[in-house]
Amino acid sequence: MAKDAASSTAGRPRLSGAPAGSPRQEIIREATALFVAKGYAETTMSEIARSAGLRQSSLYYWFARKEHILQALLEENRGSLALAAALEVRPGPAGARLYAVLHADAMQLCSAPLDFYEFERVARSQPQNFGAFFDDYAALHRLTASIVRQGVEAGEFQAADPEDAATAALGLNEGLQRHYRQPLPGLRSYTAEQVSGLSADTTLARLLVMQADLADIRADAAALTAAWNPTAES
Amino acid sequence: MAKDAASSTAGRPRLSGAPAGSPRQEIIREATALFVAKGYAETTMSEIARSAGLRQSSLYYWFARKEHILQALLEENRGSLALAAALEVRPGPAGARLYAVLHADAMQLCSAPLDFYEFERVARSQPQNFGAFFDDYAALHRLTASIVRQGVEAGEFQAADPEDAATAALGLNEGLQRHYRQPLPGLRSYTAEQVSGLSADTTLARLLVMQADLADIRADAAALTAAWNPTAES
DNA sequence: ATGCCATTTCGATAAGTTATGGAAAGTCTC
DNA sequence: GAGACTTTCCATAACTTATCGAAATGGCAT
Repeated sequence: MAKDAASSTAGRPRLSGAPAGSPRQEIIREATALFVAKGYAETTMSEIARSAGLRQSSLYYWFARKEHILQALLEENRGSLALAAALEVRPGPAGARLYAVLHADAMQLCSAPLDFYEFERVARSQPQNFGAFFDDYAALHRLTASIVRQGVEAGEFQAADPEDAATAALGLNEGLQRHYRQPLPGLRSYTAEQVSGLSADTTLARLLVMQADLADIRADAAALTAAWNPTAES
Repeated sequence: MAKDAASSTAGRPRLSGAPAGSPRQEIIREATALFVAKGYAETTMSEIARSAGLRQSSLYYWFARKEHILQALLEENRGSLALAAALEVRPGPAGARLYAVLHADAMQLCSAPLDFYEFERVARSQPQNFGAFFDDYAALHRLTASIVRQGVEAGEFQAADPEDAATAALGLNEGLQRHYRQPLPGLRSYTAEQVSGLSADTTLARLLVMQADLADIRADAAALTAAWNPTAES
């Protein structure tokens, strides 16, 4: 039951050559590529097996269900939550901190291997395995609302319900990541950076008392993110 | 090849009683109920057949593919586009017109039998059958952007790129309908009316030069919608 | 009446999906 | 070498969408 040896030589050999590295990581790598290309539901276990160099049924030795591959994939992607936690308690204007959090979250949604809604769909069907997904989302929402509240209380933001504002801000991120991932025919298509900027700009423009501050806030947010990023693990 | 008789008596009789009305409509009705309850992907043709009172394979006489049921379902739901077309050319302040369009679109997304993203997913896999879906979306986007442009040119809205603003506004609608449909654990849950208000409020708050006008705009938008609604077919 | 045709349904079945169980084929330890 | 452990394979169950041809009815022309 070890199941994570780097390149163990034990066990029945594969018909098609030995695995390059850790079979588990290899499977996740190949599955991710396929998910990105075709989406989760449209990718079959047979295809993943073929890409990873083993038989379909052998996959079930490493992942008892297809959802478990997605789960493993999700656990490698936790970024914007840590930034939000760091910025929520940081002193200084709320505007730049909120902008940084929203922008980072949107960037992460865009660059994640899977559509947010595909994650959510699977998470909802496997609540016992994906509790962390919902916990993370609730935490991000709480931190976002907290920053909004700080801004309102400081008079920096207009009067607004912090929870509603956070819901709208995150909902906008989610709605717009879709437009980045799957541009609708007939509409302008966006880069991840453009989508993230549009989303954060829109939310801040709605909240700020002094609209003219937006340009400065963008720069400050970039500085905050940059200052935090290099020491991502500490 | 008629295939839409009200309650035709021809053909081999069913094992379980005769159909109540038009078989096609009956199938759509039962399928809709199942889609609402379980989602499109999780509903099988066998279940639809059982609900509609015929065998699984008989379904394929009325709908050659599962997607065609969804397509038929979609064609019965076209509301907010007509309102947008009517309001785009109407004189008067842009704020109330934009609010009315966004609110009506959000309400429609919330009350539609299926999640917007499920529609989109299927539409993307069957572009030849769902061209109307993308056409409608592009039209709604164009009309929304046009109203925004009118507001900007009249000095009623802040300077903003109309296309970006429309993308953000519709993206927010889509992101928030999800929160109505599938409330995330740990977060406040919303009614359709609350979600629609939150979305339209947010977009207008971001665009308006005079924030204080928002309350009046809400009332004016409701009046516009009410004035237009009773004559929905003319 | 009788025969023929269009309409609608059914049963059988193909091809593909996720998932399970047991046998097989190696390495590792003693 | 014997036995245990690990990993892979094959066979197959149960379920999915979709196709095909046969069967069962009503209506229409003769």
